[in-house]
Amino acid sequence: MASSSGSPKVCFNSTCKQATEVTRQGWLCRTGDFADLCDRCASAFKDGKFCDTYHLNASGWRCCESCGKQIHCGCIVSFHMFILLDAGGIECLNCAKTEYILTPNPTWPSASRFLTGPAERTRDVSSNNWRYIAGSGPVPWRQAPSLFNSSKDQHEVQLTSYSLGQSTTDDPCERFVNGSWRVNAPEMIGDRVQATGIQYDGKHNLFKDDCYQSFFQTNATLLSSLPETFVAHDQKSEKGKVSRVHVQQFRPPPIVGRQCSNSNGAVPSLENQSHNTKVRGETRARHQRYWPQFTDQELQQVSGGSNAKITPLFEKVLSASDTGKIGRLVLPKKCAEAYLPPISEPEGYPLVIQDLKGREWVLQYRFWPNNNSRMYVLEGVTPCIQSMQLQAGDTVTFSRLEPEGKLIMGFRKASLVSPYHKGNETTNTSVSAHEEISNDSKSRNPDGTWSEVDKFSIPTKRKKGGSKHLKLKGEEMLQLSVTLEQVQGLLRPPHTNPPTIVLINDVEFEVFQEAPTIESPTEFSTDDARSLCSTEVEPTPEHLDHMRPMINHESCNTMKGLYAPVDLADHVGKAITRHPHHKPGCACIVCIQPPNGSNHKSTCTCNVCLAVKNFTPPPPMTQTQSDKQVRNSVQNPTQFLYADIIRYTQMGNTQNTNGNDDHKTGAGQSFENDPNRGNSSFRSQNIDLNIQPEREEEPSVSDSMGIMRLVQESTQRYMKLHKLSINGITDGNHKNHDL
DNA sequence: ACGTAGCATGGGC
DNA sequence: CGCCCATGCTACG
Repeated sequence: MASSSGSPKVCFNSTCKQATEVTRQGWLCRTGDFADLCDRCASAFKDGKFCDTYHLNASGWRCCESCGKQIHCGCIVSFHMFILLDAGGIECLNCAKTEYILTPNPTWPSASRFLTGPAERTRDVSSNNWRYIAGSGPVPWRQAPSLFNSSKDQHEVQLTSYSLGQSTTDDPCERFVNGSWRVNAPEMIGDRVQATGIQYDGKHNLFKDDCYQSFFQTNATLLSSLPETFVAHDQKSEKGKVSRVHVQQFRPPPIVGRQCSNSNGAVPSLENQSHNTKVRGETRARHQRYWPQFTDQELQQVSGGSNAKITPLFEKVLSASDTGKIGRLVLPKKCAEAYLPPISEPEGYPLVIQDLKGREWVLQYRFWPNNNSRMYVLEGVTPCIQSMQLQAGDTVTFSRLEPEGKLIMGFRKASLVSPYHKGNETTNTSVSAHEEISNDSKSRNPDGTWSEVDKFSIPTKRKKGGSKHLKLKGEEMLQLSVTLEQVQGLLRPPHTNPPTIVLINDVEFEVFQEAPTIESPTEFSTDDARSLCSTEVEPTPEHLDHMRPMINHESCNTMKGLYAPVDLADHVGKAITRHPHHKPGCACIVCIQPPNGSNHKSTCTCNVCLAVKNFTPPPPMTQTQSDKQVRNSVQNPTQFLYADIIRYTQMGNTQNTNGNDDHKTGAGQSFENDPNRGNSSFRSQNIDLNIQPEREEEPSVSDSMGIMRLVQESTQRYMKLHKLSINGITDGNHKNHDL
């Protein structure tokens, strides 16, 4: 638009309109081009006096809430000079800069990231589409419902929210073409600012390819003004003609506690965060449990050690049902609505989430209608949960990797929480031992010191009456509060006689000839940590913070002390490898393993090796299987149990099957009818390993734990499926082994 | 008979 | 008192 030569033009300034042969660049218009100004107007603009000169009598002048400076809020020229405060009013950018990680007003058009050149911009950007927002100045941001303070269902609110366009049709694409998207203002979450979301449609979030293209082209400048993480996700439909597209990410929260430095290197302090905040006491406290409480170490962990920018979104302490076999993780409603793409239909859609090891999991993100509201759930989380070795009481964290916008799911083991995290643990009825953790209500201050957390921040939700469970109290409760996992955590390998190393397909197992000892718990006395750390030194919270990533992922390749023999009457005189959860009659693969101490080689015919070798992957899922099955299955092949088992046991790697941890999937093939049985080489060529190539590291401690668990579960499952019994012991004896 | 999807219930905030 | 959400319940495949 701006040019320095050619035929005379009219100054873009409507109050000037002076003809000029030489134009100079003014402000960036929403079309992506710059306003052509005469020399005088351009100078005024350059000097920051444009509005003072030409808009003095116009409406829209307001004062910065901090410095009092007059800012014109009624035109596009000064649109980037201020931000709207959540509590009302505006703040000039200079003041705002000192308090927030921010970009100028999100609707301010900066350089397009979606279009490549001016010509393209000119061609594709429809002025018609901009008339709603560009005609007379700043978009009147709607004050979005507070994430943690809205008593109204956000879904309802969305439908009544400020819309840039009008929807005239029920067709999602037409809705889209008609510009039915909206921009929400940053929103306070307690004393934080919520993500600014762009929701292109309150009802529909799936668009055809052309609509998708159109969306990004038409709204290039608007989108380009959104920082970083507006990422589209694309999934080909079955027919391959229509791509179902949804916007995968929201804009990250401008401010999040413990956020990594932004591009400016600025890290907001909590003090600053609350500067413009009205703390909403009770409501804030009520939802505070979902606030991301990342430590710096965790952020590093999430970012994979790189300098990637991480935006913590929220976290949740896992409930028993979250970690149950149903594989449904209930998401906090407000968090789901604030940080995950909107869902219009209960079925939702697959959401790609990456774990800390870089594996991507496709989880079905959906909701259930519930009491005129919604319950948001992630389905198919079982393999993911299992791979992270999570149990009730542990915490999953959701964050976003910038600039890709990937959702990252991390975790925090309850047994390893620092005092900082302890103070924010959710007590859970199913893991009552965590009560002790919760009672330590300390929290780290921004300056690194520790202080008490207000009592509202410690959720103590528990089920009481109405439950058909046994009601216990006092001592009984205390006794039951020690879970099997904790018992396992108390077990130590015997001090004498080093274990015999048993190799099963190159995976080391330690077989102890003596019973384990029970020692007092330490921070490291969990199953994860015990195996790799010297317990000589009591770790400080800081140590724990430093250790956590290592403990959880990287450091140990063996399974030292994880499974110690149990001195049970029925095993007297036999040195049998059994897990600490062992009960008489347990037929799991660990317990039935002959402790011959010799290496299990490929020719070994012991029960363990046979079971592993004869493990048959389920057949590929056919097209005729319902979408629902696919949806509820684990869609990332890396998640499959059999794949893991086979990978761990290094039996080969070939064809793909649509892996599924659904037991039924594998039920079609019987052990007896397996044509591959006994033909290990053939089998190894045809079984699906579904191994993600990037995951080639040696099994970590948790991996090793996973091996045992996988082997056990698979064996049980296999026996169950095929009505097998070992030594006359059926799988039914194993029912209570919830390892 | 069993597993699961989806809804209902009710305690807690 | 309304909403959230953990979990119970059950129809269905």
